[in-house]
Amino acid sequence: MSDTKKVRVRFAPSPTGGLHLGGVRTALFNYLFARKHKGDFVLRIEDTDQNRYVEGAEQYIIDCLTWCGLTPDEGPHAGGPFAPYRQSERKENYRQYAEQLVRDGYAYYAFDTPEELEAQRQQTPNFRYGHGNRNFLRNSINLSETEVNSLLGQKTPHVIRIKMPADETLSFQDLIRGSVSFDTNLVDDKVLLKADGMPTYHLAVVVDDYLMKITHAFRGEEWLPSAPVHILLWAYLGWKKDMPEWVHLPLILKPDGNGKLSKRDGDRLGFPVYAMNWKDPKTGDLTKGFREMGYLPEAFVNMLALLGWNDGTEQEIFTMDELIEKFSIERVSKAGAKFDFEKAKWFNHEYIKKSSLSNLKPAILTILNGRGLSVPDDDYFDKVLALVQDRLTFLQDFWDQSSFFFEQPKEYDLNAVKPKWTEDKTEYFNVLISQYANMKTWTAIELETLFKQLAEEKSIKIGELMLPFRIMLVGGKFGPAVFDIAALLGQGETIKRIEKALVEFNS
RNA sequence: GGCCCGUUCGUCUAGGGGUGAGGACGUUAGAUUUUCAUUCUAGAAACAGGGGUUCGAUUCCCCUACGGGCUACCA
Repeated sequence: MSDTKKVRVRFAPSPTGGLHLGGVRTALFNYLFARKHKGDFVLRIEDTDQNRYVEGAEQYIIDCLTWCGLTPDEGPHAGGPFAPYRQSERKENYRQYAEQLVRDGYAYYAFDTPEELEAQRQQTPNFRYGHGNRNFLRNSINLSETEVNSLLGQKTPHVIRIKMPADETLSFQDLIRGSVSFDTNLVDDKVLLKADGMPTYHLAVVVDDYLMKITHAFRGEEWLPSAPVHILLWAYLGWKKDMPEWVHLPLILKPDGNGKLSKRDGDRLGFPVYAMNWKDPKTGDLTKGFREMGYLPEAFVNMLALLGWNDGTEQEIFTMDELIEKFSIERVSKAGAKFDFEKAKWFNHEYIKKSSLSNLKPAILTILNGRGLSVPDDDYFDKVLALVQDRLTFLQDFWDQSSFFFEQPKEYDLNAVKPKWTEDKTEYFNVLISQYANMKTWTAIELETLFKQLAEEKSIKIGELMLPFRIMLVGGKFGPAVFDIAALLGQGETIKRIEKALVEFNS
């Protein structure tokens, strides 16, 4: 790569379903790298497989990127100088390059049907379409020119395959892995252009990376084995000097056991794998996403960035700007990382704790509305949120932590009260009600002072009164400081709850 | 099976020829919170194995083991 070239990177997902953690991380690394080097971040939709195309997946991908703050500079939604950005709309481009390769002797027509090839695979243990057997199969290397022309003339279904050279060692530099080598004898003659005229990934990625002037090609490690095909293509098409730097990212693995993290693991282990909720348009199945689970996008992005990358210090919480400033490919690790949901939760908790109310409110109100709970967006709501903010791991936890601020407890943890409940305590609370009723100002400090004075007068241990009081107001053994709760609840409501609970406790 | 990539606490990782192998999550214990969470303190916890190279290897090299990926007219 020449140093003067403007950095251009692309995120190139297939619109086949929900956007996976690993996909978002690939997009993130692309984005960070582009921003750091003042380059362009391109979204390209790789929809060359018509069988796997899923309606709505493209828009979903764009929505996910937007939620994460990874907005592409160019793409099907935004346009750009290299439009179109959907490979299906670039179909006409690819055939000419495939034909060029055939003319130059780097590729050939193959007329074998999928059934024939399947039969070959059954017969031959390690069947590989390549230099060892391409001379015995139905293709333009083997067949005479007139035969080929006649087959082509009759529009016989065919593909175009790359002709892998024999006995060569192909080496290339990967920015994460260093030098990687392959024996060309062991790589098959991959299909470049399918019978339907669509390119395979192999052709499309090379052609489009070239046409779109991509300088750094980030992708998952699962692509490493097909890299030799792509490198050869860059050379065969005469574009070698424009070939991007390769960056094969480590995979994100299952937390338990082995293998790549998949949607199923999330269902099985109870955590999201997709960035946002994804509803399969065919089956109607809904797969949970991080957003709907109550993740803050900043936390999600930070967590993803640290999965396979660090800045070499002990810092773990980064703003997007810091990530952009500090990101470097050299510090991406080589090995795959098992996804740890506990750590992912920790990131979110940290972000919620340090978030401003205004950042939290809209998302929480949306969640509450979604559950059919109407909570007014007012000063009272702000105060409740401020009181419970530190206790939320997910935005979703808000209602569990604060419902008692909005409605009376439906149930009381009587087991925590009854064993130690006595006549004098009923009396204590009756007196407390009258004293609280006479208070002119209603603050946590005054409430507490009065509460303790009375306890002393009645010679009851304060500890034996605090818990029942809490349960009167909250229903259970949890929540913020009890006098803060009472203060916020207000005079009338607090007294009402004591009265109501007293009935329950004594029944 | 073949090929490629990888391997530091349970997990994410730092480090790097001579270190008490550091941090974070989780976990354990304690303090605070007269609840719970937060917070604080302390603890347990790792260089896959074997050969080299070297005065000295967790660090460099080789082998083995293990893990992962790929092996489609899917990406």
